[in-house]
Amino acid sequence: MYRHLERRLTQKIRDFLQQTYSIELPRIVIEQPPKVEFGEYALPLAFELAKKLRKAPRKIAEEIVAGLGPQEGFEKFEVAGAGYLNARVDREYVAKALVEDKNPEREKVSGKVLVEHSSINPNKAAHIGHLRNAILGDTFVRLLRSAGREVDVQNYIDNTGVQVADVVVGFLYIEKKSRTEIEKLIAQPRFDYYCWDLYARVSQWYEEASENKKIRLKALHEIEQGGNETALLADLVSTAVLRRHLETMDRLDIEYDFLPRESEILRLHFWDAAFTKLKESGVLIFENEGKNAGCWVMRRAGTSSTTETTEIAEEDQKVIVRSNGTVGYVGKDIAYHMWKFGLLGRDFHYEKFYRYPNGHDCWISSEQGVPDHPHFGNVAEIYNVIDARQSEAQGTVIEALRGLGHNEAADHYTHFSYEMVALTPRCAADLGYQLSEEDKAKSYIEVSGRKGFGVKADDLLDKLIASAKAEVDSRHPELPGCERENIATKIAIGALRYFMLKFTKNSVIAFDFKEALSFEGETGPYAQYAIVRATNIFRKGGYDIAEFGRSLRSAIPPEEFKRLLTGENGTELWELWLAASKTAHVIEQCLATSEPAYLAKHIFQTAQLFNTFYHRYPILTEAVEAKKKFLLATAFVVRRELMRALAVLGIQAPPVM
RNA sequence: GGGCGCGUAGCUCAAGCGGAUAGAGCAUCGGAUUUCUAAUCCGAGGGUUGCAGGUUCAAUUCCUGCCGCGCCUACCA
Repeated sequence: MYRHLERRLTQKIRDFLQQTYSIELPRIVIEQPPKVEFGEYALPLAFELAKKLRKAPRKIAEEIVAGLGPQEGFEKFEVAGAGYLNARVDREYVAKALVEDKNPEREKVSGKVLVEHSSINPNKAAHIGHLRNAILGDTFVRLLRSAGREVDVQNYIDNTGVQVADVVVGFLYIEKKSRTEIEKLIAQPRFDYYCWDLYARVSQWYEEASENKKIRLKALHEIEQGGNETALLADLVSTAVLRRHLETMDRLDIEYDFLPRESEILRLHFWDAAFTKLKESGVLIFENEGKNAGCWVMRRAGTSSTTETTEIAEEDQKVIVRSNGTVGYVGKDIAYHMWKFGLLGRDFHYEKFYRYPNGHDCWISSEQGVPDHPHFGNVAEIYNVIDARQSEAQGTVIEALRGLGHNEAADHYTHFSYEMVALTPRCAADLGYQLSEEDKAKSYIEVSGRKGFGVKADDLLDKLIASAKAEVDSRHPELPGCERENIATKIAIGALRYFMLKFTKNSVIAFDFKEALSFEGETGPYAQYAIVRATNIFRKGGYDIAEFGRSLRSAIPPEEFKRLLTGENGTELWELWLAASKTAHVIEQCLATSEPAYLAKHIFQTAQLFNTFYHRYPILTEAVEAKKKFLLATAFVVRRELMRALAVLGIQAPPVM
C-alpha cells in the first residue's frame, strides 16, 4: 500500500512540474520524514529546483502545495522546514486497504531468473560461511518469487576439482581404504564430518613430503579424465557429500531445482564449444612471449587497455588455457555462463537426484539423462551468490560475454557479492584452536576448510535447536515431546536465518556463539514472539483468526478508523499500521539493491512497534466494543504482515513459544 | 606495486543513488498494576562518524591527500 501511494505521488508531482514549470526532473526523490508527525513522505525537490527557478526553496514548496490539489489516498500536502514538501496520507484510506488486504496489481516482469547459490565443494561438511551464502541466496529467491518472478535455483557442483581429489587421496593413500570400506563409511550418518577431518589430515600430509603432492596431481588428472577407479571413487565420495549438503540445507528450508556438475561440463565438451567462439571473436589471444608464452589469455576484468592494439600487458593477462592445453576454472565458468543464457548451443542431460519431503524434485546434470525432464538454462537474468573474493573472476566472465557481443546478457549478469564469515579470536579459542599472538590481536580470523578450522553448519544448527529446546521444555512442559521439538526447530531456524540476514552483505561477520545463539533483542525469535503474542490474543479471546479476518471488512465503520488513528494516541497506533503497510515497498527495495538486510531490519522494527503496542493496550479487557474491535484489527493486520515478511526470509513462527 | 572494500557508542552493527535532533541490539545501571506468558516493555549513561582539506543551502554519505585494517592480484580449483 505504501509503495502504491508513493508511485501515485511521484506521478502527481511529475505532472505538476511539467504543467506549471515545464520542468522534467530525471528522478523525484521521496524520503521518509524523521518523525511521523511530519507526514509519511518528504520531498526535498524544492531545494533542487531553487537554482533552476531562481526562487527560495520555501517559496517553491508553497507554490507546489497551493497548486497540487486533492489526491486520492492523501489527506494534504504541506511545507516543512526550509522547504520540504511533506505529504500526509489519508490514514482511513490506508487502514481500509490493509484490512481488505487488496494488493494493487503490479506490472508483471517477464523472463525467467536464475539464481545460483551454495556451490559448496563436495568434499567436506558445510560450514557457517556456506550458510551465509545459502541463506542469502535462498532469501533472494524468495524475494524474487514474492515479487512475481519465475526463478530457477541452481547449485553448481565442482566435483572434479582438487578439493575432491584431496579427499580421495586421503582415503587411498593415508587410510588405504577399499571401495567397499568407503561405501560402508558413506552409509554412516554424517559422512561429510568424516571427510572434514580427513581433508585436514591430507593437507598436512602434503606438507610432509613433496612426492605426496605428485600423488595429488595424478589423482586430479585421473578424475578429470574419467573412466578409472579414482574417478569412480571421486564420484562416489562427492555424490555422498553432496547429498549431505542437500540434507543440511533442507533443515533450513533451502531447496534447489538443478545441480549442474563440472564433470558434465567437461564430458559434454561445453568448453570446446565456448573455446571456438572465444577464439573467433578475439576475446582470447594466444600469447607468444613472456611468462604466459603458449597460453590462451584474456584481459583481466578491471584493467583497461592503454593502447589500441590487441596486446595485453603481462600483468593484465588472465590465463584461460594453459600451455599444456588444459583449461582453467575461469574458462569452464565462461562456458557454463554461456549455457545459462542459452548462448552455447549445447545442453546438459538431466536426471532426478533428490526429492524433498514436499514432493519437489531436485535435478542433476548427467551424461546420459532421462528423456522427460524440465528445461533449465536459457534465462533472461542471472544472479550469482558468490563471495566478494571472487569478484575479479566474476568480472572476467562478464567481460568475456561482452567480448563475444552478448552485451544484453552481460547487463543481466549480477554478481551478488557478500563478505565472508570469520571467527572472533574468542570463538576460535572456544573451539580449541591454538592461536598465534598475531591471530589473537586480530578482530577476526578467516575460517579454513583446509585446516579443518571452522564451525560446521549442522553443529551450529544442533546447538541452536538444543538451546531452544531447553527453553521450550521449561515453558511448555505440558506439550508432547515431538511438538516441543518442532517448536524448538522453528525457533532455531528463525534465529540462524535472521542472524545471517541482519548484517548488510559487505560487512564481514565476525562469528561469535554467544551472539548467534541469542534469542533476545534483534533476533529472529524476537519477531516470531511478536507473532505468537498476537496469536495468543485471539486464542485467549475465543476468536477464530481466519474468521475474524473475513468479518473484518464490515466490522469497523470507516469513520471509526479516522477517529482512532488521529490524535496523540492515534498517531502512535498509526505508526504501527504504517509499518504494516510497507511490506511490498521494502521487498521492492531489497530487490532493487540486492540487499535482504533491509527486510530483516524492517521486520524487527515492526515487531518492536507491536510489542510496545501490546504492552500499552490491553485488548481483551477493553470495555468499549468499537475500540476493542479496532485493537484486534490492529493485531490481526500486523500479525499477517509480519508472517508474510518473515516467510520471505524463510522463517516461520511456531504456534506457541 | 596495482585493484576492490572497510574505519560510526565499551562490543556487534544501522543510517533509502547528499537531507530535518546520527539510530538499534548486546553489555552496564535503575524500574514495570503476578497481565493478551517477562524470549517482553520503560528509563539512564555512553558519539568531534580514523585524521586533514575541498565541493554544497545541506556531508557518516561525494572528491583529494594521509593513517590503519581486510580481501583479490597463480599455467590451484
